[in-house]
This record gives sequence, structure tokens and C-alpha cells, in this order.
Amino acid sequence: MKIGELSKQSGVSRDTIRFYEGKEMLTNVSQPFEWNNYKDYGKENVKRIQIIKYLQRFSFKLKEIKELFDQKDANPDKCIDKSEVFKSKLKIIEKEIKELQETRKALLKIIND
Amino acid sequence: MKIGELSKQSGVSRDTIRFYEGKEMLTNVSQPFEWNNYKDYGKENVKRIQIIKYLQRFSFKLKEIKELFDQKDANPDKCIDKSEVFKSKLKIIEKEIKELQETRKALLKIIND
DNA sequence: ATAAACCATGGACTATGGTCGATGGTCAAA
DNA sequence: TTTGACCATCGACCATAGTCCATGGTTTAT
Repeated sequence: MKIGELSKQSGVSRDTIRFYEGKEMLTNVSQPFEWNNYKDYGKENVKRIQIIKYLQRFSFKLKEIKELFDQKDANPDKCIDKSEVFKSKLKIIEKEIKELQETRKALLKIIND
Repeated sequence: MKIGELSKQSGVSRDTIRFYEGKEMLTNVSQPFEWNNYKDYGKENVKRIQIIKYLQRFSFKLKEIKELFDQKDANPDKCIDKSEVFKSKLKIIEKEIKELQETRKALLKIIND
């Protein structure tokens, strides 16, 4: 499918798709026509982009998401231990929460003094 | 005092001082010499920079800190209601904590499914 | 006199996740 | 055929808080 179609189906802008493409996060992107330079994006990319959006909700960086995709692409049969991935992300989130709570405490102390 | 001295007394690098200066967060900066272009930084800037560092610990942005300085500079006698400033910052922090806790919950749910 | 240490300016670079515009080529419908 | 919608690339820009480099002038100490 062309970029406009992928944009519609995935819900992200053309620019964003090109941005992901530049980061090499998409798959099966080809330029199949000799008479123009239009690209064809494999339909798997709809799902890829959904996964990106999903993981971003858990504060995964694009770089991390790309690494997961790369692992999967290099070794399609090997199952990624999602639990581990999420657990390490959980730890980071919990650390951030702790830090913010420290800040909160300090602020409360100032306000109540 | 010259920038090197201010750097020593405030504990931030020359570059950082110039960065703050570019943001117009410093005061009484002059070029008093005719024979060179060295600048003179008023000694109040030591305190300014300490305040910047202090407020940054509570996740104040430089822009916000500058606004506080600007208020004070425009109206030196009027007392800034610090309590209000910190309270509104507290609310933002608490909102961030809440959001992270939501993310944490969602992550836990995924991990435990 | 010469080297080291200091000063100034300006611009590039870091990470993050895009967005926007310019330019130019192509495709589809009226 | 011409207009509008689509496609491509490239580069600039946003916020954030600096850091680092190049270039060139000055001051201080030896």
C-alpha cells in the first residue's frame, strides 16, 4: 500500500511514517515501480505502527521499540520474553515515581514551613 | 567580577553562565572596559545561580525561573507569593505521579496476565 | 618575549518525537 | 488539459538544558 493508505489505516501522519521509516522501524518497504519513485509499504506495517503506539503508552522509546523489532526480525521464531521487557520498564517507571515523590515531599516541606 | 570568578563562586561552568546570560536570567552584566570586551558580572548573580539550582531541584524550568526573576526585577518591593508558586508546582508534580502510577498499573496488569 | 590562562562570539551538537515547508514529480478526475 | 490530490527528498524547526569547538583577542606569570 502507498503511504497515504498506511497513514489512514494506522492513524499516524505521513510525516510520522516517514520519520519511522528513517529510523528503520518499518518493514517491507519497496519501490516497485520503474516509472515513478512511489513506495510500497507492506501491510504488516499497520500492525507495527499499532505496536509502536501501544508501547509508547508505557513510555518505551522509539529506540527500544526498534530494538525489539530488530530482534524479532533477526530471529522470527524465537519468542521475545515480553514479561522481562515489561518488568524492566516497570522498574524504571517505579524509580521515576519514587523520585517524583521525593520532590513532592520536599515541596510539601517548603510549603508547610 | 569576571566570568571565571562567578563560575567558581557559583559552581556552574562558564558555558552555563553564558547560557543563562543568553536567556537574560542574570542581572547587572556590563562591559565596563574600553580596551577589551571583558564583561563584569554583579555579585548578585552568585545568589541568582544558587536560586536557579535550588528551583531546578523542584523541576522548575529555566523559563519559569526567569519569569520569577523578571517579576522581582520589575517590582522589587512587591513580595512574590512563594507559597502559591510552590503549590502550583506541587500540583503538576502530583499529576505526573498519578500518570506514572496509571502506567505502572497497566504494566503490572500486562505482566501478571 | 612567550606561553598559559583567561575572555568573547557564534554555531554545532546531544536526546526525543515528531511537524512543517520547499521543491519537484505523478496520478486521477473533470 | 488542467487542477487537485498524492508522492518523494531534504532540511529546518519546536522544547529542554546545557556542552563543546573554533577563532581570535587579552592578561598574567615566568
